[in-house]
Amino acid sequence: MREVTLKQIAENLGISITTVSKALKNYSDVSKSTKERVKEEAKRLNYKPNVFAVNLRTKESKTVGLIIPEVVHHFFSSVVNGIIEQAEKKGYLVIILQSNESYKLEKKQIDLLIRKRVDGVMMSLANKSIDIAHLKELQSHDIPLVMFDKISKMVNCSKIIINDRKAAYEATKHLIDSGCKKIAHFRGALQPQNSIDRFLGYKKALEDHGLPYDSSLVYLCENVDYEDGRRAALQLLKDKKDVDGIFAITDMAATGAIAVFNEKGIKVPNDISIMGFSNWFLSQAITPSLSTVDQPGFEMGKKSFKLLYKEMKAKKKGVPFEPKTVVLDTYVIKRNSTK
Amino acid sequence: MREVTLKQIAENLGISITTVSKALKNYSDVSKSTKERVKEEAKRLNYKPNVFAVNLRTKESKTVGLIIPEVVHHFFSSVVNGIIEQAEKKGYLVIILQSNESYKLEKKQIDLLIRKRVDGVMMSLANKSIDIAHLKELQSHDIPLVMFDKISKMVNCSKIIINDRKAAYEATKHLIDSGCKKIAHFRGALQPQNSIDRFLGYKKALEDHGLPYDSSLVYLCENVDYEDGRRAALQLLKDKKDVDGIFAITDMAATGAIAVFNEKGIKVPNDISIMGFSNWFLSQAITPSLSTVDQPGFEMGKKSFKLLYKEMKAKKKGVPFEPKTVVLDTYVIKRNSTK
DNA sequence: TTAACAGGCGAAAACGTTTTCGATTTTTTA
DNA sequence: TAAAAAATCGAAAACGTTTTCGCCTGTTAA
Repeated sequence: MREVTLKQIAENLGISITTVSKALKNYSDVSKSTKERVKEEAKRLNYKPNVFAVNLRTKESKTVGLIIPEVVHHFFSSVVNGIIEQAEKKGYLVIILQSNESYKLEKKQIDLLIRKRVDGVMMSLANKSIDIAHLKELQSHDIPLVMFDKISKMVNCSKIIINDRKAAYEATKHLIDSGCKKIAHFRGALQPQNSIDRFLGYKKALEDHGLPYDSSLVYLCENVDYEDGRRAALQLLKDKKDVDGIFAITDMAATGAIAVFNEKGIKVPNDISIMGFSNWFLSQAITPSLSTVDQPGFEMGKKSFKLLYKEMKAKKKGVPFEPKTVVLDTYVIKRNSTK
Repeated sequence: MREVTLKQIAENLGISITTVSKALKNYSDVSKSTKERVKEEAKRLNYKPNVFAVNLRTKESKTVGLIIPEVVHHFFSSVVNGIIEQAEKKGYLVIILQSNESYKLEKKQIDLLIRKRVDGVMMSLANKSIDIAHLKELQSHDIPLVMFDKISKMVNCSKIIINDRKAAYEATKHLIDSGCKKIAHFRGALQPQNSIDRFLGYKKALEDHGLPYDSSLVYLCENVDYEDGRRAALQLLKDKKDVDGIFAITDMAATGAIAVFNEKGIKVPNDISIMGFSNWFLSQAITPSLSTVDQPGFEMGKKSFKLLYKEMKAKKKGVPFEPKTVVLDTYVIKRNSTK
């Protein structure tokens, strides 16, 4: 059984390949009757265009690339979900690559996507990516780019982000409003803009509400994970700072802290309140359930593709496209780890 | 700036396209000196082969498809991770699609992959997929297929699975060994082989150890999630069956149950022991930490691609390939939710 | 001296589609 | 009835690569 081609259909019907092609695409210079005959025959033979040939001819692959630090992560997999869903609606497929938070790998992945001639790329920057030469390379190949969550201000492209600073401010404010007087912060690594902004939001909230900022109350959680949260909480207990509230940079770190306090018999939120960040659904499963800030991953993915799609369409039509930056809303979710 | 092609290089060097192509691929009928000249020029111009043309000519895309029920799921995203890592090593890209547990969508996704002419497909079946016509369609197009985790016995292809029945048996045995006398089971939906096998393992373990099987101790968790676990636990309390152990089909259902018991002041594991399944890392973050069965997602992904790769290679060479079934090891992880 | 052979190269076909442009036929208009 | 216009079709080029096959030159064997 050979593959069905336009030629096949043309021969069966005694007409030219050209006409068959045009009939299937509803060109106006094909008569109604031949269109019908062609479509019928195509259906009968279960004809499917050879994408390889179409790609070559049209110079587009109807495929987009996605680079994220890691797939196994609730936030990013939510983004992936949003992207895939939206892309599918528009007839695009998504190729997913991981950077594993490494600059070198990220560069390699971009190179791969260029070689594969994807029609567009979406990405969230690796923590260690400070240089952006590889992104310029992408743009020099005229491939539309959308960045989300972890972006670079140095690159002129569309961006989908949240206002980390504001979100952190509100999270901290929630702790203050609920009566906390001495609030610690479990912060993330030093480079990523994300982690800097959340720190700044925390600091600003303290200052705006008459609480002194004390750098010894800021604990570093390099990997922002459960283990880091545990470590920081244990250190905090050892330091005996009489802290009555913690704003942790991620739900995972917050969860580690809660686990430690549960073990030590320290009551959350009566002895100490804890605020997370992201609202991955672990948050409601732990005891006590975790107050947090909702970070709309799915929405971010959807929006990312939508913007990319607009830019790809504009490029195809040859009309200029002005990169946009979209800031998505976040909001505090109050659960049982805060009063 | 135009794209660099073989033609470009050929003209620069005053030789034919044929020779350039052959030089780059180290054909033996090209002299050493021209090979060097060609390679140098290619490097100088930063030549990258046009994959569209290569695809068309070679009839392969160096791309594989992956269909899973949902991305936002710790187990599946681990699998994805394993697959991507392995595929990359062999120079393949991965297109990920979701079935959302729907047969109709699954069928559509497969159709998409056929149209895209991927070189191979890996998939885990949707719960509601009972018919396998769409898989036959795949095979009729001569596209290698590997199934993992949720497979169909009706399809003749390579498979990577765990022994759910044995794993469930051992999980239940662990409860028995730790002193439980009356053990309930939170089971999954009725169709999937997975959920059937785990149920059977549970039942067999009871019987082998002199405990009576009581169908009223089996609670249905259709979606095997946190909410289902909560619901089942509440029902179980209402039923007052004096159960002292639960084997839940997933960690999420187990977590829901633990949350309920925590709220009601029922001590885990002193009043009741709980055993989960999968070992997603929530397990160690909750209080008490959850005993469970490790299900090696990453390993499963790696192995899946490796097998697919073997089959694709065999197909290319025209040698016959005998589908293999690989059963991965699982083991019980003892934590604090069991004695 | 001729025949056989090897090394090095290129012409050309092929993969299957899209699209331009001109040719032919039919219909409409003057 | 002739000219203009519209409707319908197809030849051919193009996309960029891979690979078969034959050609030419020079060397080796008989």
